[in-house]
Amino acid sequence: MTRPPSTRILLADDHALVRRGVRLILDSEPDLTVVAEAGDGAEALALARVHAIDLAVLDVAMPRLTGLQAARELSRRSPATRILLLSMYDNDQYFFEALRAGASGYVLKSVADRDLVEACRAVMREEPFIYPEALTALMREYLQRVARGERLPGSILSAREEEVVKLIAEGRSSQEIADLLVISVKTVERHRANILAKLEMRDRTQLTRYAIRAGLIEP
Amino acid sequence: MTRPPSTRILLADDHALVRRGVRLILDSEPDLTVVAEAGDGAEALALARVHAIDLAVLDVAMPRLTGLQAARELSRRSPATRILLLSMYDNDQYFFEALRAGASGYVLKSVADRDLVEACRAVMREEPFIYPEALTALMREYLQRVARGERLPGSILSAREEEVVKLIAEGRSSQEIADLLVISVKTVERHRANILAKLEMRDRTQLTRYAIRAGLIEP
DNA sequence: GGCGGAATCCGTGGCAGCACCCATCCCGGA
DNA sequence: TCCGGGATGGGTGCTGCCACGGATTCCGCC
Repeated sequence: MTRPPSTRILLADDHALVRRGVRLILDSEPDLTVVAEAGDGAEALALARVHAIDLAVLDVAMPRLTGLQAARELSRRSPATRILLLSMYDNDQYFFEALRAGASGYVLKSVADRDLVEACRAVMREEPFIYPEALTALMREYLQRVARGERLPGSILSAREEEVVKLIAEGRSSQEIADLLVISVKTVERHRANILAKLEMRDRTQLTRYAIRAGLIEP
Repeated sequence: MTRPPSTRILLADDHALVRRGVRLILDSEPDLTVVAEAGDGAEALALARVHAIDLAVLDVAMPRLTGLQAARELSRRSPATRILLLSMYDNDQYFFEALRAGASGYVLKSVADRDLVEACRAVMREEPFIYPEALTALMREYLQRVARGERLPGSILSAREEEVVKLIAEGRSSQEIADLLVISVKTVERHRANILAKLEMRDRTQLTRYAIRAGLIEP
């Protein structure tokens, strides 16, 4: 009998060493084949244009275009392509954002290699994959929020707010940001206040860590 | 003729997926064998105690004990063991700190898999390994500093200062830090000022990014 | 056509971050 | 022995962060 064709995978991560390792893991499975590698989100989109891709495995934090941004664009341009996001961080905020960005799965880099392979297969079977660690963490978080009567998924930042977060996390002052964006200092402060409220944070250091987790800037 | 025995490697990285990939890369070389894996610096030290290790490949940023801290301890306890530090970041500051911590090599995760293998071999031959990207960057930096008549290697933080950096980067206020360390707020501010001067930085957001790069905290 | 949300701007005010000056104590190395 | 550096504490003052109130415009959606 004929076996089903191997899943054609696009792999994107900004670290060549990690890319190579993950590729070895995936290629050792007969039903998974990495057909293209990208070092950032923009390159991933370009490669997705010229290659026939079944599945894109994208690191969340990449220069130029983050994995989340690339996922949004990719799912818009070719909805048939499945997307799996790789993340360093176990954070429900990003998990929900990943789903919103069109990803079918979200896998932590801290998990074992078997889980990644299983996630690829689950996503190709059109089953959403949730890694077990996230499942418990998400359920705990969900139950806590429901118990406190909060609306659950939490807030996402607008494009403008994301822009401001990026600049704040780069260490720019409000005045500098105002000059760069050609808006008033007060508006920058208003944005910052809204962002801090949305993310339930207190100051710029926490925003900096958020921006790094989200892949908006590099440490 | 008998071939030389394979190098016994301890591999430490907090991401199981990365660990697995790097292990595949190393194990595919006949002269390199990963005999133990650790998920953080403390576990790495414990494993180095019970295994016969020729070479430790340590990620710089790990929870509990960072790769730099583990390297310091490991080179003190068993100077014969070679140490190779893996880093996400191309930063001369960390490069020098790595050497000071007793490492024989410093490899970026952005480099190709061949370079890691070559670095392992070079280190085992007692040749210090410097990846080409760093070489040019370090030389450029070096020449700039010499041209400006500065003392070159730059400053390293004291243990106390490192402690303060960690708390600042976690988003604590000066008052909170003072309470935690049972010192005056003024002393915290004095430490912060010294740290900012040493690292040639401006504010807490940059310190936050520094702490993440150094593996003192997780994003 | 109203309604909500995003983006823009303004004022007031407190407190913290940060700069620059100062001092003391202790310890280890020249 | 003295010197230097680290850790500690203090004073003064400016600037910027951040909270709190308000406002307008525009746009898309029901």
